[in-house]
Amino acid sequence: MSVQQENRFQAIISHAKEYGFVFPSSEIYDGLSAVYDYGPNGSELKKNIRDYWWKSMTQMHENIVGIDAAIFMHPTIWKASGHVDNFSDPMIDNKDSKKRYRVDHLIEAHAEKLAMEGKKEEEYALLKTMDELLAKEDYAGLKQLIEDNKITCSVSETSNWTDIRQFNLMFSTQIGAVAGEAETIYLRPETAQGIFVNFLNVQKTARLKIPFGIAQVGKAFRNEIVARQFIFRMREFEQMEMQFFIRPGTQKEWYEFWKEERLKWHLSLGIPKEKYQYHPHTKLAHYADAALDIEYEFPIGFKEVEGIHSRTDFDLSSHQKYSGKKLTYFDNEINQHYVPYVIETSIGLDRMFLLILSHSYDEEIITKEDGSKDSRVVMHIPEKLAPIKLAVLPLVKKDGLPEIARSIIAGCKPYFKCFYEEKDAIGKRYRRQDAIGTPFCVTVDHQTKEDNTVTLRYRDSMEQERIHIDAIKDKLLLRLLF
RNA sequence: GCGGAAGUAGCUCAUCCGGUAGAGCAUCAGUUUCCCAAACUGAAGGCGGCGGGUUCAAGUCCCGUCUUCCGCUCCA
Repeated sequence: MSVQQENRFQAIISHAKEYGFVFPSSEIYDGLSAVYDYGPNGSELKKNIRDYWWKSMTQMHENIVGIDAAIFMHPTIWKASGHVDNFSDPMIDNKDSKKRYRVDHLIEAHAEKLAMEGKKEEEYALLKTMDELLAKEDYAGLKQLIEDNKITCSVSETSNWTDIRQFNLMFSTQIGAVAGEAETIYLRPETAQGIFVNFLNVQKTARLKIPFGIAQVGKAFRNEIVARQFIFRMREFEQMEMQFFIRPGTQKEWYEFWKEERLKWHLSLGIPKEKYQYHPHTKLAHYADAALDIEYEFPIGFKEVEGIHSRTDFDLSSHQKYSGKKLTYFDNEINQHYVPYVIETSIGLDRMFLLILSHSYDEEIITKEDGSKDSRVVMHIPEKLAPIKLAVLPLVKKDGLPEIARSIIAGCKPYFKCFYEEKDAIGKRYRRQDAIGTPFCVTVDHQTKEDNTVTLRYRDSMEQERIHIDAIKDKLLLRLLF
């Protein structure tokens, strides 16, 4: 990351705090690592992003419906999804190189080396022992196995290892009021499973025919090893997911469809195409037969903001197996029962929020009428998403101008978020609205009293036009329309 | 978790060789002001991250601890 980019990222973080977008969690207690709170402007912006996504999914697609599943779910769900087995990895550190390894990766790498040397029996024996020890969660035994095989770190080439420690992706808690009788359950690490386990409930009650989608927005929790980079990687975060259920064999075309469709959604906000790129996965997760990330060029480089995954029938089949309940769909067109395939679109709401901040934040140098230079900090937030849509400002706080301004607010606030301010000079008030991304300001002056017209000032161009008071609401609504 | 850097007002930062903490911007109240951070008056805001040590005296030196940032390790 260049110094310039780093400074820009720092400036965005400071700005986010100063103007009530994002605060560090528990700040008066020194903060809580990788957890953040959204302030007044932040919660509005976040809600607007969420609404825009929700509408684009459930309102603009006739065959997509929404649900709101609980964060708590039956613990067996995480066995079926693979999270219990795949994401609770024992880790070990080399004391000399300070490198950290997943124990299974370390041993598997050694086994591969044995195979290359033609020692097939030793390879099998090693892997078999490892699997047994992993199943028993015998960490002392695993460490012994590493030492007995003289497995070394590829960097330091020593076998000076720490003890093995467990890394758990999922947060656990207890359900049930009586200690002892309580059962361990997990805070969901993804929202998708709430959709899968409700697949038949939703399909039947909403009378949906394949292909159809189920959308959901909600919190998820992951115990990341390294959680950092502001709100980009948090331990508690919000996902906007849509699982699209399709006939087996059609996954390739639907994967392509959603890949295009989702990028269009991003571009519909007016964010430049060249800031985006697709990043196909070469190493696929245990449930996918194709996957890619939609990456955005943040100030910290190109990073994933959204994932498109072809999840096959892995999840539904797995839940069918673990629950013993049939999760098939009868397809009238081909007269067949089958377990549907799934294409997932999954976007991080917090990452999208950071994307909007990164896209919007701008320190402009402007030339004033007298030729002198001036600067302004302006957030070019897409108009639809701005926390406040309209600021109404009496030019002076007397002569009845505030009263007119108040009446404009009264007429507009049922339709979009408005803000009234009479303090300070008009230029200062404009700049304050620029700093939080308010796209429109209306100023009431003495002429207003004569002909009921006001000045409408645009955030991005700083241009002004004179319009009639009665035209304000409709003019803005037209621009703010979905 | 390891290595490096840093924690002083809401933000950005000063405070020289240890001597009871300051600026700009922002905020609040008021005066003035007819369109782009105007001016003036006043106010509020700090246990110098926290704990300990050295010293007559610590924001400043030492130790610990917490937090943040950068790099590495992991990442569905």
